[in-house]
Amino acid sequence: MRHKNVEIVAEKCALQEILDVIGGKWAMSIIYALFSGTRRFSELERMIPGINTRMLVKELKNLTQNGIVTRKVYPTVPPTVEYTLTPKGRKLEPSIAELYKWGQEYVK
Amino acid sequence: MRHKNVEIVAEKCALQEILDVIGGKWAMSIIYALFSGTRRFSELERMIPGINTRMLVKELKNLTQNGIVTRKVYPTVPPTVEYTLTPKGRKLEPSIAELYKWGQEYVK
DNA sequence: CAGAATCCACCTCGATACTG
DNA sequence: CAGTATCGAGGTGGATTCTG
Repeated sequence: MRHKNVEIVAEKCALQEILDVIGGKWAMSIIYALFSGTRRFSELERMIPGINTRMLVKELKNLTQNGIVTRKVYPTVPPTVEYTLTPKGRKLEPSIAELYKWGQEYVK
Repeated sequence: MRHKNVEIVAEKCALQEILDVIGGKWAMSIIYALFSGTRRFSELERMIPGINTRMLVKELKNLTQNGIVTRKVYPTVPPTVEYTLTPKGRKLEPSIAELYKWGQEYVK
């Protein structure tokens, strides 16, 4: 099973972005929550116990900049903002669902 | 596509361990490298450009403690140490392979 | 060869208070 | 409702040097 020639793995650009997207403490929770459909800011806040406003804002901004979610603002009073996964974001579903399964199988 | 009832997602224990395992800057590279089979410390160091000794040691220790890799020491001079994925570690293969594919598809 | 030991510059995250 | 602003503690990762 050992190879004599050691191939170089992990070209950094791809890895960098993957960790940018799912490496944050709350990122996977948010993406996971959005798998079930479009959500408002306050809905996400309630779906993810333990997160606080600052973290949710920050992570959503990051995910938006990375093209994972879109942010739609309705000019109502009080304001309404909805977050939805982009196609790029939805393509994360299989991997993240698998990771969740893994985590549940091996939780101590 | 909107649900009236907001389900709670992301029970924290599972997520916590997933991020513990793959959230580190070099963790995925190491696991990915070990998909191809057992590797020595120095092999891993060469397979993963940009990593340094301290980080490789630290991450391997973490992965060992999390039951992802096993560490086998041969009492030779100079020392030989081999790292291998456990069954638990190998079960990460589908998710991580998917993530890699995703990263390569969406790299800017 | 396979680490251990230091030192340090960030950076991340949490809590809290405030606003259009 | 959906954020912004501020503060501080702790953690993370990088460079480098040393050792059995």
